[in-house]
Amino acid sequence: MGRKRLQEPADGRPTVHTVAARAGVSIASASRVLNGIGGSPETIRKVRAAAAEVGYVPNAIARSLQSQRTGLVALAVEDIGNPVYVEMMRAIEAVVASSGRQLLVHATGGRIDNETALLRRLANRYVDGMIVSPIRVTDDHLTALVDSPVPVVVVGQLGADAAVDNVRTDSRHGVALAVDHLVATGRRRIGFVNGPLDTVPGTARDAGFRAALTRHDIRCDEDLIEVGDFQYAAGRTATERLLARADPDALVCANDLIAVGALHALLAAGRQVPQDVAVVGMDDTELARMMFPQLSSVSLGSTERGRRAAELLLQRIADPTLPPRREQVPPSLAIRASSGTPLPAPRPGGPPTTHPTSEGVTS
Amino acid sequence: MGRKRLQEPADGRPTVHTVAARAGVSIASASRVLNGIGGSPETIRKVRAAAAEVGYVPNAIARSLQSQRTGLVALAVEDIGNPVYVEMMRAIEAVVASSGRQLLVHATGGRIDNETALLRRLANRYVDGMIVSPIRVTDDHLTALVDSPVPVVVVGQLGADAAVDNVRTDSRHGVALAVDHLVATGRRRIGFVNGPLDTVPGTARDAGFRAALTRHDIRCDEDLIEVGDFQYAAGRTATERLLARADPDALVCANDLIAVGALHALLAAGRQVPQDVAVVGMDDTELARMMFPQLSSVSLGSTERGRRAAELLLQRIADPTLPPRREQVPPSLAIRASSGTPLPAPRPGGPPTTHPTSEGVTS
DNA sequence: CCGATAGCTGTAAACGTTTCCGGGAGTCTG
DNA sequence: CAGACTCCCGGAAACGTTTACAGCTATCGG
Repeated sequence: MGRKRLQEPADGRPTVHTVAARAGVSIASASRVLNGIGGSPETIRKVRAAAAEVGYVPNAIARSLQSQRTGLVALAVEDIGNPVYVEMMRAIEAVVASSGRQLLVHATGGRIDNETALLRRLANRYVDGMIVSPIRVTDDHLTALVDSPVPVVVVGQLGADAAVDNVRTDSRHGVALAVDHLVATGRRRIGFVNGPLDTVPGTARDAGFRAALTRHDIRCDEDLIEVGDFQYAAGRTATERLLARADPDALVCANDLIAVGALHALLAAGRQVPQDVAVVGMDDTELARMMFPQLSSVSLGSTERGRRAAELLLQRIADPTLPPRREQVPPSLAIRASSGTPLPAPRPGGPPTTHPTSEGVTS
Repeated sequence: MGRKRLQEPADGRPTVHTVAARAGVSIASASRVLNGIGGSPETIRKVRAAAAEVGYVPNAIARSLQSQRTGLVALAVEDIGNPVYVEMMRAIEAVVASSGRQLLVHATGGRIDNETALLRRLANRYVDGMIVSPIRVTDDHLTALVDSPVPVVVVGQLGADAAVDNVRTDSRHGVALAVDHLVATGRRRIGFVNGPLDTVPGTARDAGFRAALTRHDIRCDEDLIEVGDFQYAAGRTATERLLARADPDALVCANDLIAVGALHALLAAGRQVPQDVAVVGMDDTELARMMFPQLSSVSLGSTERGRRAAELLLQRIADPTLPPRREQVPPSLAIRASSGTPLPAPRPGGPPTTHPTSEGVTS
């Protein structure tokens, strides 16, 4: 009889059937050999040869359907251009890789439909689990997170009652650290360049800023508060608007990208940093150390949060019955040249200098 | 009689069987209703109700096995902390999203085994196609790319004979643009801070630099050439080493991260930029505009390359029989404050100013 | 009133893999 | 030499979906 090509898929790609037929064994034997379990030397030889001849490569989708796992983990963040997420991603990747899985990243661009769409898509078994760091959280969103078919860990603030693993920091406290430091170094006209107020971090930081001023008996001047989005360009233009109507001696910025924009606007306007205006950023990313002068910045422990989130996720994948857990990473302040305290320059890669606040918000 | 739970998977998650049983219809009808094709009003009502009650969510893996597609596309790059890849990713994402697919990103960290492992894993049907931008290319790598089960587009230089869709630029020409510009503005002691020479871009840029100097009858002083990797920190330390033994009046840097490191090292060493030393980066990322002074930079068209790569990929997914294609995007030079030519400041987001070279390498 | 047609429905076969299970052959032990 | 044990093999069932096909009912036209 002629060649048997009955098992050959239309697509032309060899399957385990192809290999088995060519080697003259059953698909069970072929599969076993290809997975390195069992098989007589002769069978192994034949199957290996057949597989090599036809260029067999296993179909991971079919394998996953059978094994109920993909070996992939996803991270969904709003903006991958923000170095804070890059740092978080690096930490997560390290943990995830140690479990033999691979990390995939998806940038949602902050479009909330995009994020829920991703959840509904990826989470439906394309990945073994996912870490999500949403900046806006709707109820719809929340339910999508809670009854995701696949384990989910959220990085960021979340309603107290949400039954999802959650790693957070206290960014209100973080802003307080910045304000305390600036007040302690003699600044009084402290401005604030924030991100959108309809985001979770935006509202938290706004509240933190106002609370901190109040605690120092400083009146909150609305002219000193400006809002953009969490990007460099917005930080720059927002600062330009602020400078056009007010004269701050310090600026707190809701993240490092904004702080870089502010720095740029200040220098372009002829203000000296830190002599005329001190600047403190937030997230303490590599970007803060890349600036000249180097930026003081409030660390929200993104590396640590990423690491913990990944660990939580792996634990939950291993045992989905665990109760929801919540972890909190305390913020700390790294003081550098941009806020003018004449400290001996800290080692570039070293641990940030922390600065305790009087308010016991957290930790 | 009692409840029928035979079809219920051990995992407890409802399948289409569960829904069908509960609605009292066949799985075919259930599937049809859930996909919105056909079904009597009564059936539709029952199935919808049953699905809602049990919280049915389809298993995407099983669906993909059947449909032979996942609706996912992957991008693999070396270092996602490099803004050039972020810009490329944004361009790709825009195109990919327009085809109703989602983009996933994987950072290989430059470990070549990691990249081939990814290929062998993801490419085995987890994604409908992938875009890879490798900085090191081995033969092993190449064969993995060529006979990937899934369409692959490579961004970057590749052997001339490789049968893979390929979008490239001419970074030798790009370096030439930088050198020409610096020479034209009176610089003669031009230094070069490069990435590793065992990478494709590293060698290309090295060759381009030497060729450009030769063309201008400038002797190539090895003391003015320094190598690190493609990161900020390495750029800074490499520049420090260079400054310790030589006295350049200009620096060409192999990418913007290195250029920022160089800028920092120069300022820390008390050199004025651009008065004492002119600096030109490469990739023309947002980072270049974020610096103060703003960095001149050679654009290698990363956005354009990303867009084209995505288009090639989509075309190939639609028709896998297409012959391998190759596209080339010409470099151009954006002149800003760091190289000292007193130009009227170009609009921040506007098109970069191009500077033609006499050498007809490309375009 | 009858045949054709349209619309639903259910059965079953795919998609490509892993794995349970039973059978057969060979080896060792008592 | 019989029985137990080990090893290898192949058939078949799973994983959860979509879909080709055929059968059924109801409607419509003549």
